[in-house]
Amino acid sequence: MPELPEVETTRAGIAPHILNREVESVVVRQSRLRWPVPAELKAKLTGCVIQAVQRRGKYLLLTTGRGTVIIHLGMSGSLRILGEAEAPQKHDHLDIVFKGSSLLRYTDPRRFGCVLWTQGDPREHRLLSSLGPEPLSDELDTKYLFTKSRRRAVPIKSFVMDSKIVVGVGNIYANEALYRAGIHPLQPAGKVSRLRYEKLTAAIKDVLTEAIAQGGTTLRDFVGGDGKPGYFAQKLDVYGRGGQPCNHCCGILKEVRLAQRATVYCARCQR
DNA sequence: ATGCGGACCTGTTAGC
DNA sequence: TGCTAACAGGTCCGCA
Repeated sequence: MPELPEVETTRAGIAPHILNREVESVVVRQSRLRWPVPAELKAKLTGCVIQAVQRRGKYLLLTTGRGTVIIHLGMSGSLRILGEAEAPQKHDHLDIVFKGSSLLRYTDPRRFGCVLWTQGDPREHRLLSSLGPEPLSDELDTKYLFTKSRRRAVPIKSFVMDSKIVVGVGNIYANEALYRAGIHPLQPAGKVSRLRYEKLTAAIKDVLTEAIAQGGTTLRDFVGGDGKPGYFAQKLDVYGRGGQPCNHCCGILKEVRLAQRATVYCARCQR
């Protein structure tokens, strides 16, 4: 479910409620997520104060004086703040309960996400250590993408979705960014010109920035940390619009399957 | 090093 | 109306 804007929306939504709060207890109802919730999490985290709520790619990092909680929402995960414990539903796998009885609840029907604990620098954790730059940072620029793409035969859509190249560009925004940049998603990454990488770089930054401003893209029942849905879905040009007319040329948008992911584009506007 | 396909899960929707 | 199959926002891992 969540792409970077959703994760950022979640981060911003939960941060004010948990910053500088002390963990009173941790309740794990289902430890079998993508990776098991570590048995030591409860003992390590209890008594800690949340000192920072950060994001790296689509990973959320809750920093304490003793270590860091690493959370990924996978395809269907979400986090909510509750004022007090409510009866947990079927997929409410974990609660971090704070002094004063408010809590952070992790929900994830498909269990593709994870909740992990690491000591030391989380950036050196195996899941984070080889991630590419943040798309909204200056590290992601035309030169970087162009250089990295040389001699790469993979379709450019797969290339920009590769977290080793750049983090946070998931299926929805890859489709949207390529459309805005006028680049055909199946184009081999290494064959795309520098000028077109310039357009793509700008498109990635624009689409993500706009989506964050809108509170993410609501699909099905995603809600941010404050429980409010995002509104970006209405602004999508191609994702979920296969067979419908292109917003620029009115040609029919094509939909194909690339690496098992829905890929939508306009054959006239994207070359 | 690169690229590909499978794997992890459940819920919803499309199609017969 | 009911059953089944396909598909869904991610991404890691192992193999060629």
